[in-house]
Amino acid sequence: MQALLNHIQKFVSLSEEEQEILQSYIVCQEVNKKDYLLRQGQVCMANYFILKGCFRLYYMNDNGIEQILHFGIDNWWISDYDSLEKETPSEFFLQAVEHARIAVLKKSVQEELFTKIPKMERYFRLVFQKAYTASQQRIKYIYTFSGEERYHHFNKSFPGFVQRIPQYMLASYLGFTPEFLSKVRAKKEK
Amino acid sequence: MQALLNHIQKFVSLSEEEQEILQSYIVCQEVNKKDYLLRQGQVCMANYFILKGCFRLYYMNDNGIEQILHFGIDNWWISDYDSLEKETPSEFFLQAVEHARIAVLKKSVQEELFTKIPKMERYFRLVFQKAYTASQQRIKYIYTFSGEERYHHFNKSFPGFVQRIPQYMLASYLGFTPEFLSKVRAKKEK
DNA sequence: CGATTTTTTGAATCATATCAACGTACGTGG
DNA sequence: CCACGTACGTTGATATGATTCAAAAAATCG
Repeated sequence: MQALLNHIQKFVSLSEEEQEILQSYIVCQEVNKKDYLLRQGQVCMANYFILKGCFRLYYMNDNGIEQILHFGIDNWWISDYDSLEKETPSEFFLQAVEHARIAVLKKSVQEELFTKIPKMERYFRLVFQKAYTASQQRIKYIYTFSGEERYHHFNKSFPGFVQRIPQYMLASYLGFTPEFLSKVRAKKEK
Repeated sequence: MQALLNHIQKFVSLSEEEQEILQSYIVCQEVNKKDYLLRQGQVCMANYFILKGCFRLYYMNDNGIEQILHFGIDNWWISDYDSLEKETPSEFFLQAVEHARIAVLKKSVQEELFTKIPKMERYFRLVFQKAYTASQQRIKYIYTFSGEERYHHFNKSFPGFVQRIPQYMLASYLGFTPEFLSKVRAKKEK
């Protein structure tokens, strides 16, 4: 919970009172490895802040293969914002890759929170702005670099993260096959 | 200008008075084909709403090739939000693909506008939320479909748009070479 | 420990890139 | 309004990065 307050205060400042109001709208929760916060076909009901742990957002492509759109780690919000906003069935799965702790902001109380603390609207504006630019950067990397280069770049950008997840998930996130990643790593050894 | 007010009112409602305040913060402007709103190395100074026309946001990759990250058309905001937020030099070019009319929200007055009309914070939260989900969808298409499929999908999604831009720009946006696009189109004829 | 999941390896194959040459269109100055 | 030059589009031959499939090896889990 403190991690969330710290994160918010990086963008806007909250009074003691506001912090307490905020806490009354947020529920913290443990999530076991492989548990789902959302499954394809369900309507997404909340926005999740990852206090600790790692999640993956993925979908099934037409060949029945799991395709990971992105990971969420400590101090990131994660959700299917399209399903959340429009209250339509999601195309995605949102699953814990490792045991995690999250703060849950339910859709049903979100508007009330914004009314009581309008600053939160600003906070989320900045969060989405950042998420959007990160997503654009990602497209840039996909178009600019080869698979091999993307792997090395990812390793440099998130040192140690590779050890937290199975290789086939990283391959999926980077947009190539597990076999290809295996060959890239074999090459590196030499 | 009216197009912008209409767009805003799709997300939040503004009183007559607020509309007038807003208009005092916005400058409308004509932009000629091939003119730049932003060049690589410059600090981005404003957020632009496209009233009419088409822009492209692109960068130079390491081989000196223009890589288009995305297009902006009527009723979209476009800018380099990373440069705008952090006031750092941009890596991107933002250029009019056809003659355009835009509404300019300068960075220097943006905060004052948000103070006077806090609803605008909410408006932009929703705009960025939408932009973020669109960007995620784009990554999904890139990973799921082949180049050929992406071309056909784009054509279906934005009928008529293909005619507005040179083919090499579309190829760049879709992430392959102009030669490849030419071959895909030749195949379709049969 | 055995059972399942994940990773590795190699060979064949496929989608797309690259390069070079040629054809077409288009806008700019005379 | 025509002619020219430059920008854009096409085509074919060859090259390459990445996939597919199958099978074996290694790691992980109950």
